[in-house]
Amino acid sequence: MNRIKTVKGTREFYPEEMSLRNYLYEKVRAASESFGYQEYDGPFIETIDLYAAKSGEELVKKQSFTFQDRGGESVTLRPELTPSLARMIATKQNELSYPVRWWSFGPFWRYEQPQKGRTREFFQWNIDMLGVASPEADAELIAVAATFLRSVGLSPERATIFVNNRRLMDSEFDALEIATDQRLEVSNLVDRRSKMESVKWDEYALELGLTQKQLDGLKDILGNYDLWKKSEELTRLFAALEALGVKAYIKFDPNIMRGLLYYTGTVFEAFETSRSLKRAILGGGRYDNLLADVGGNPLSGVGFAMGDVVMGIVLQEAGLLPEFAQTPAPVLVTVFNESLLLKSYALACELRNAGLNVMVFPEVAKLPKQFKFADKMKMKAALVLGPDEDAKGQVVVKNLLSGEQVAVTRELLLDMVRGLVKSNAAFHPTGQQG
RNA sequence: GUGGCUGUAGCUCAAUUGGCAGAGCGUCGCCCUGUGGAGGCGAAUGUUGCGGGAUCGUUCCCCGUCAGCCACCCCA
Repeated sequence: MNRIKTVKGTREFYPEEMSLRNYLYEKVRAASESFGYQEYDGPFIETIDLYAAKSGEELVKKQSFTFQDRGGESVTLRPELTPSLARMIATKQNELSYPVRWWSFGPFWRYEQPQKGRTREFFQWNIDMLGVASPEADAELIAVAATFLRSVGLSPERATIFVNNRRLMDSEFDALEIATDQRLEVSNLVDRRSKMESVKWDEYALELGLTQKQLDGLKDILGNYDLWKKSEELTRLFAALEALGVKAYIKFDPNIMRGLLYYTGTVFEAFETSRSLKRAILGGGRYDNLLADVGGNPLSGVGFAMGDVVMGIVLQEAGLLPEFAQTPAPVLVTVFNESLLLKSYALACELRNAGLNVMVFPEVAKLPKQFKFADKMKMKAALVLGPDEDAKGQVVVKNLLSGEQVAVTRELLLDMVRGLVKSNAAFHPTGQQG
């Protein structure tokens, strides 16, 4: 078949996939709004300069979709939202009421090799609080994440949010006398630890210029799951998480560093427990300097992002995908013959005016074909307006699940159809199962 | 950007050392001129991803390319 191909890494949302996307959007909205966050959005296209400051070299130089527009300007499809958010805040910095609590769900693009859990086009939930720099504010964001996980059926047994603090790690690195210009490489080293064999990881560390003593010290730190007790921030954070009722989801992990350069304090990442996907389902942290970097006055923020691709795979593999209703409309008005075509259209109009979602078969066709169609579409009721009914001022209403049908007058029709649509609602659940 | 595997009907996949392109599911039609789901019968759909090469001859071998998957890199 000689179809024109889709652009590599882009996604087509057939109705079923669209249902999943909208389901995630609904759950994201519910979790965000339950904590009082407001929805916003930024431009889908930005200049590369916006990201150059702090987003990380890989993301800017290798993973951005950058091209020239017709005016010769270099533009970028947004690879993330936080820098846009920082600018938006900076623009209205003096007129906003703080703390600002904002969330967003929209498309992003990153030019990378598509593979499981990674496409070049994806949807991402972003949620941030700005203007309060406290462990309790960090805890709130983590609690929003946990609330979302719970709402899609991921219990604490199935998903964990791992938490660390960059300031704590920095002071530990200070104690080991790791040089400032080595910090970034050491961060990457820590990030990579779970993915490498320990012997090779050791070699790699020494190659980076760490002494054996520093390496041993580093390994002590990374294996110390009580390290958080040394950090007042983390101690307060975990207390707040307890009060927020989400402690069951949380684990301290000194190995969590995160790649983005702008994180300065608390950092966290959520993983599905089986780790069949080695990717974080969400991640974020506190950034103290980002606003100043885009030209605003210093203002601290905390937030996280969650991609739809990994989330969708996790839910699917856990058997937590809801059974999405495929029914475009619950009621079909059949068309009996040419001379009754417009009467069927008028009948459908009448029902729609009464607030029902109604489809008319768009042409004259044999009834079996029309019923078959209604069946495939999982519709609940089919209406027949044939010569007999027309003569008596009636309409036949058929219950497509039971097969029963009755002829009713126009006066009784509405209640009858409404009753069917409601009573059969349970056959096409939109809520979650299992 | 690097490496590995894969690419055959709408979908999932067969096809013997290189010798006529197949099945299941789905779709459509009929059985059934006022009634769907089950069943029976029948039909349609192929540039074997694309381009080149070797060969009497290729879905099969070789090269290139594109796409998907997997791993690396990075990250949501």
